[in-house]
Amino acid sequence: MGAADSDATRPLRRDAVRNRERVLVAAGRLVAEHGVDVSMEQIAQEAGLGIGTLYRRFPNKDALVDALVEAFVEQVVDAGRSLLVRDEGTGLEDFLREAGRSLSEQRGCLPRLWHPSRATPATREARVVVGALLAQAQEHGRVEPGIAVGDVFVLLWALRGIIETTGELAPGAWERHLDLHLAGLRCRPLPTTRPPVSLDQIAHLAPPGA
Amino acid sequence: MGAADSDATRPLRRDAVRNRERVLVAAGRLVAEHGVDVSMEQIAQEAGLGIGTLYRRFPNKDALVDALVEAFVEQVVDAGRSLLVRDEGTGLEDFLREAGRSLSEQRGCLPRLWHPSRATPATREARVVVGALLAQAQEHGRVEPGIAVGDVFVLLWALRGIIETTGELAPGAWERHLDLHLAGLRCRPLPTTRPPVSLDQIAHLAPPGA
DNA sequence: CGGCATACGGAATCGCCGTTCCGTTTCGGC
DNA sequence: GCCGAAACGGAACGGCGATTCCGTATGCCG
Repeated sequence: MGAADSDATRPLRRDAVRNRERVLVAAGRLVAEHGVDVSMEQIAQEAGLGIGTLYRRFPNKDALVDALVEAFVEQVVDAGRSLLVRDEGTGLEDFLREAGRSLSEQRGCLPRLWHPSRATPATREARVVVGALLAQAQEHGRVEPGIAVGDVFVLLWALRGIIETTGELAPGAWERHLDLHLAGLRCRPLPTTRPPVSLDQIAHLAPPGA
Repeated sequence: MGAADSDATRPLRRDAVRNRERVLVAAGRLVAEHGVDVSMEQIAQEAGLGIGTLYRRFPNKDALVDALVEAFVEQVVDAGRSLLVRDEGTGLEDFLREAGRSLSEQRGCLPRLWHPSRATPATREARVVVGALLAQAQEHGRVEPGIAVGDVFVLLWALRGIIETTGELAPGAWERHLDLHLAGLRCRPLPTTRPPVSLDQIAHLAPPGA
């Protein structure tokens, strides 16, 4: 079968690698600032490239945005992982603050952030890291045992909603909400009887309007 | 000035009134289900009318969506007002649950909900009603005195974010978040030092990407 | 240096959607 | 029932943006 290696990923030419990077940087900047509705032409211009070049690296606009989102999630997850090694019990809170800050800077990505058509590697990894951070917080008595990983994800989605709404008009709003909510997570007994979102549910978030 | 009454709103013909209502109903249904990106043609079809008729009642699509959003906000505010008269202290919590339920049903409107180009009458009224509900809750000792109207709005935006993300996959997620958060609002001393969002900031929410 | 696969640019294509226009139909007062 | 104003339907227009295509330029290997 000589065709076996026809889809093997051949190394890109040096200029192609450089340009791919330029596209991602340009798209990242524009999307963060103006949202996902920036046109491919704007991105190409920002990158100093032709439109055709964008399409040589990414089959379509969706793929480009997906790449941006994936990179963003990876960055946040990495931040969380590095907080994990300290094992101080405050890792979860620090992570949430860090994530909030990142969300604020990537406002344009937000509508796409938790709407992947299916779970990506970074999303899966996020569940693991958050679970570990939560476990540490609970061991140190900073969070009630009844709190689940799903609750932390829901909190992230809440922060996203706040940041999306307040934009730069009230940049500190999300952090006050976080402070208040963290207090709720410490309450004993657990102030709710409703079950948390399950890991499975987290994994199956569907795109809107589908 | 014979032109003085040239812009007086003349009563609509009976069929025009009926059709205007049909448009709003159809648009409401489609937007709730599929989001604001439904085309005018789809709305016209759902309403059983021609496109031209839509444009006779609403100057453009934005105006139509604005009318939907305004109606939605009014409905929620009315619900809040009716909780106010009981003066039981639980009005605020009941209002938040009611609002969450309404948000869940109007998922498609959400991206536009708190992005009016400028404050509408309903939005202004919302501030008043929420303020009164909060005051009652505080008098009854169900919410700490340090909590402000802005905190309640931020909580609503948080719920919106959760509902937008979870959709019908985890319909109860927002309510658990609310339970946990309400516990935080009761904590003494106030678990944060950050200032709440001000009324003025609430009034000046700007459209995204502007 | 030569040859070619790979990459690039950007004009042209294509489809979609908001909006406009105008001939036809319907309402409502007389 | 008759008439003019108001309303209706839906084809046609215009713009925008994603995507494609192909002639040209460039890195890479021998």
